[in-house]
Amino acid sequence: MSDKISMSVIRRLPRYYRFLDECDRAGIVRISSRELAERMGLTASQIRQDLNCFGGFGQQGYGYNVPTLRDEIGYILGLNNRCKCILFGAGNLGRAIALHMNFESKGMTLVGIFDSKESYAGQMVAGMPIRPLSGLEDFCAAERPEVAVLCVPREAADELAESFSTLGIKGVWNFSHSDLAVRHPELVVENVHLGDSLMTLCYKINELRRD
Amino acid sequence: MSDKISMSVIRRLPRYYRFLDECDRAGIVRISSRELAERMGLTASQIRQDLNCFGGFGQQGYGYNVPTLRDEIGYILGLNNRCKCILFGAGNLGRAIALHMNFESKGMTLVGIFDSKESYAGQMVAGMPIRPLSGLEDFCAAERPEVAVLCVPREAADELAESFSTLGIKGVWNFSHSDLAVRHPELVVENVHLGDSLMTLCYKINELRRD
DNA sequence: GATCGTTTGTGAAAGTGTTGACAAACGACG
DNA sequence: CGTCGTTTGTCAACACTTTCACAAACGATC
Repeated sequence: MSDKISMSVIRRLPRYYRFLDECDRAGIVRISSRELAERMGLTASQIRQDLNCFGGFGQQGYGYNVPTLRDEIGYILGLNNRCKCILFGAGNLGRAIALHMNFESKGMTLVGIFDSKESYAGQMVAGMPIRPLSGLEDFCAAERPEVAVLCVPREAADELAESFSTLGIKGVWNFSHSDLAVRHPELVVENVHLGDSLMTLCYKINELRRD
Repeated sequence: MSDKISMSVIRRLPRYYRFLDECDRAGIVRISSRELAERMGLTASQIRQDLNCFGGFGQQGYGYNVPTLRDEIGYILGLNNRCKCILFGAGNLGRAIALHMNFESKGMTLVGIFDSKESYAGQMVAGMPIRPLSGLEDFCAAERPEVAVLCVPREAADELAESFSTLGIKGVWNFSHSDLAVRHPELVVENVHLGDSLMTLCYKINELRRD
């Protein structure tokens, strides 16, 4: 097992986790790779190959135990560990993420919200006050968050990123248009480029029209 | 050229587009694959390979003309065509998307916002009234939107998707936890699974700790 | 407790995607 | 007008991912 797991496999794990959790809530205790593949629109082979990167969770002639497998995948993803995040940018998107996203169920805990706009300071979002950037250093020294959620414009993102190594921030959930990973190879960056995603959809739709 | 372009290539196009646009705004008129590669953290070879899927936009010994290349990529993506979208779900996320996202610059036009919650009806978001689902059929018959943006819970997403073929909706920008593409192979689906993305980040951070 | 059908784990084959290498094309310069 | 340095377009090599195929393991049934 664990040589070096490829990102393609890792990126499928959350989806497996979701499907298995759904099965569990539907009362299904046992599932075969074939049936899971059918439900998920994958091949059974791929599922077995993926799971075997981490060891044999199944049983021949039987299949996989749904809650056990889900928990194993959750453990692999590290959902049991708690990882503290702070969110930058309390605009529309930032607030929506703070309110909408269930950080706890994804191995994270949102501990603070920051915005450069002075007039936001003190407003409550998701049970937390929006803090001014002036308090950032002290806050990080006390709370020691490891992840930053960036819901700010590109320029602000680039500026903030410069201070991350000093603040002890190692990972970024990046909603900004900045491609942080290029200039900060030391950071773990997960990009959510909504604009890129929408342009991709635009291509797909136009492709449909062409045929 | 145009045999069948792979998704890996298409998914890189929006990023090329962004970088080239940035270069253009910085007044750069000419760029080599080597320099672009350096800026983007890719190999020059990959960039040339990608661009040549669509024909030779460069000139040997010179490089690529920045605004021309950007416009060509924009054209390939179909950003010049206008594609009408309607958004479902005027909760935190839906409103943030409606307000935050520049649909126009991504080849799309947001023409309507719908929510099942009666109390939302009539509220204005992004210069548009939130409409009740009762008016959906008539609205689609008149406006003929092709894309649905789904910012609703899974159950609502599944239910709505059933009516899409009747309503003439061909594509979905899917923020819901539902994996629509499995049950609706006729739909063009672009998923934005924020939860999956956050779990992936969780894995990466924990991987960092392990080393 | 032997047989049958099922299903995993796995090694090898097929298929994709990425990188390397170089000839041909071009601009600049003398 | 020829030479030099640069940079594309492209083909082949390499790396990675997915699928196929089958032996070994297990539960169920008689």
